[in-house]
Amino acid sequence: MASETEGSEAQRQNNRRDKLLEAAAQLFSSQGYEATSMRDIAGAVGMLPGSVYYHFPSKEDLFVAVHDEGVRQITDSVREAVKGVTDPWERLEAAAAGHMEALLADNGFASVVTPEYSTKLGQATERLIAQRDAYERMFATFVDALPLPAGADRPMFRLGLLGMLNWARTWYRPGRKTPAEIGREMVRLLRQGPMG
Amino acid sequence: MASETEGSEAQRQNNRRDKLLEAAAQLFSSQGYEATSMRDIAGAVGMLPGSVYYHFPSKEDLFVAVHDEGVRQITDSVREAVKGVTDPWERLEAAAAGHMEALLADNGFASVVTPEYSTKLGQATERLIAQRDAYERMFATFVDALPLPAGADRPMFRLGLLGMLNWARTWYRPGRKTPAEIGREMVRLLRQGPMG
DNA sequence: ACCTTAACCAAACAATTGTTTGTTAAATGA
DNA sequence: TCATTTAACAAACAATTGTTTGGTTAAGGT
Repeated sequence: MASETEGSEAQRQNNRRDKLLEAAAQLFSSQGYEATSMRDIAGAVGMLPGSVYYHFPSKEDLFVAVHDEGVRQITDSVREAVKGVTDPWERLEAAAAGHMEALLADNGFASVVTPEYSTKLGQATERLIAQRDAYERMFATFVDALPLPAGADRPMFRLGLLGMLNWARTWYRPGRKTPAEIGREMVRLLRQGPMG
Repeated sequence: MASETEGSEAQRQNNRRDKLLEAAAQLFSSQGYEATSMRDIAGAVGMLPGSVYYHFPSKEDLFVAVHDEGVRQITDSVREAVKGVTDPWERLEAAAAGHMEALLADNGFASVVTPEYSTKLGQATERLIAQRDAYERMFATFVDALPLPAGADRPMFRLGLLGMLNWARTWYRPGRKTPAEIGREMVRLLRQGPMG
């Protein structure tokens, strides 16, 4: 009849599972895949190690789930950022801003979306690569829309820009320039060259 | 000219130690720090796990030794590349080419020179960071020499360029463009902008 | 001939890893 | 009401980890 836990009855599902995902994202992004143990993750949500296996069949599957959510967040962030922007260069700036905002968000999901983790994972690697490729293909459409001269190497342009953006993970510290500002400035460096 | 050719005295020394360093560099760069065990390294040179500890007091010290050699190789490669080049933009192009040649060399030493490994190491982290900072400071001198407009953000320019170059580790595959070509093209993207 | 030391082997160590098993308490559904 | 599912605990599992210890071989100097 009347229970102490008032209010919630049917939303029981996926409650702790999401908490596990968040904790895993946080730990994976800050410590790396191998340095994060299942005990760390379980302890972060107040569970015992074995209990995690009710929600995820293996550590690798847990990481894949975090990675999936990370790709989703980045994609959504970029889609939202370019919405309504028509000028090709402005669109690329907006996309870079959205990319950086998702990448440097402190929830940690997007931070695991990087090839560094791929070597340590088994057969799931191909799936992760496929997910990132799909995202990069979307990013490539912004580059393809730019009014570049005939001989321009667009793939190289795209790889260069993504390098500028993704490498910011290694040196970014909160408090100075915002992630969005960094993204826009990087695009501007490529847009006009530094000579003005 | 780093090794001392002192005749018969020390010819026995450092023989297998260098082999260990090479094997460790190879394995660390291809599998990562944690995924590489002391047994892997020992086995690669035909030794038993415990024997490694005669040459290096710990796994962490072994990695630091590899990292030191990596920084040395990159620094030497860049110094050699810019030798005799006076024009600032040409110098930066040469430096980028030298940077990439060392970074993507297949010996693996320079490949471990990246902040990704830092989180997993203990107190040695600061030393590694200091070594990389010293290198980046040298790289900054090339950027400082460029004839940029007054308001140009040179630190951002440097971070952007290093991002373009270092990120190439994640997508570079032998057989297409050479590392040196990639380095030069990245600089040219920043030099004039893609509009020509 | 003796001693030292470099270089390594052989075998174990304690700790940590991802994972599995059996059990249990509460919620749900017929 | 009663069987079933959900979600977790408690405890162990086998494997791997970095590391230590003690012994062994061979070369070099004096």
